[in-house]
Amino acid sequence: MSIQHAPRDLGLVAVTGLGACTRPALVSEPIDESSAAALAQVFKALGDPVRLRLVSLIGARQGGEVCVCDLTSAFALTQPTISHHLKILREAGLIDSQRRGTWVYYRLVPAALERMGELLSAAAG
Amino acid sequence: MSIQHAPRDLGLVAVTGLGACTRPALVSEPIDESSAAALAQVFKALGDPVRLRLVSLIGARQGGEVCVCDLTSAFALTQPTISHHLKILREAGLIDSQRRGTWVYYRLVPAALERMGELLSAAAG
DNA sequence: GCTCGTCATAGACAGCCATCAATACAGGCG
DNA sequence: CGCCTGTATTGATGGCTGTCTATGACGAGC
Repeated sequence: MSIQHAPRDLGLVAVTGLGACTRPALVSEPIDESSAAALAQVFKALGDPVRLRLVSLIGARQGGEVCVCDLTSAFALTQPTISHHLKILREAGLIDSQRRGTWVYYRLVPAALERMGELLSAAAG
Repeated sequence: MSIQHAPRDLGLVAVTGLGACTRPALVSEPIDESSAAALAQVFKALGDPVRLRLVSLIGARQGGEVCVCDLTSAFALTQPTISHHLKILREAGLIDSQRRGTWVYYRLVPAALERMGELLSAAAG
């Protein structure tokens, strides 16, 4: 996963790890409570303007990697607050991090975003 | 990687695809605060297990319409609580309602779901 | 060793939110 | 009209959450 955080990303991996036909489709049939809770965690992570802008800043960056110092400087918030938001996104499986020397670099997890996107598109269809 | 951490191009990453699509793309360029707030409202609406199950129940229903009484009976929650969640989903533009006689019927707004789905899929690359 | 810079964590606190009970509103039916 | 049923709104409350300050952990370099 990332630096030395405990391996506890249940959100997406648990569900995506299943067979291709058992993915919760949100509207093909009513989802159960545990699936709803797992999916809600990811949407909740996206449900904050700061975190959305963080995702946007990371994804827009050429190379797909941004170090925390650049992210912090893009907001009128303290560094611990940004770190807190990054942790929530990371625990939702939407981003992950890698330390190189002094700096920590974050990047998106495309599979997670793609999966949520497909979920909504399928619900629309 | 340069020796010192220089203020790299934080805002210039954009403007590459000046195609016809002018919607906030989340990743083609960093989104501004107002777009982030608007999008966050929708994701926040989806970021609750009860509301996700409500969307699922409505979308899974044959005909695409569900009356509130059926939704209420699907949860161990009081009717005002369900009504509260429906209001949040409605204000996010994800569902809308129609009164027919005594009952109120809710249905999904596919365009809204599709738009959020495309947003995430595009961000996935 | 020590110090500095970068990032994460802990603790505190204010504001928000999910939930409930009580109440109000709206429509059908006597 | 009055009564009943189905929904929405109000007000209260406990828990969650976004933010801060203070501090700790890690790496680089003197």
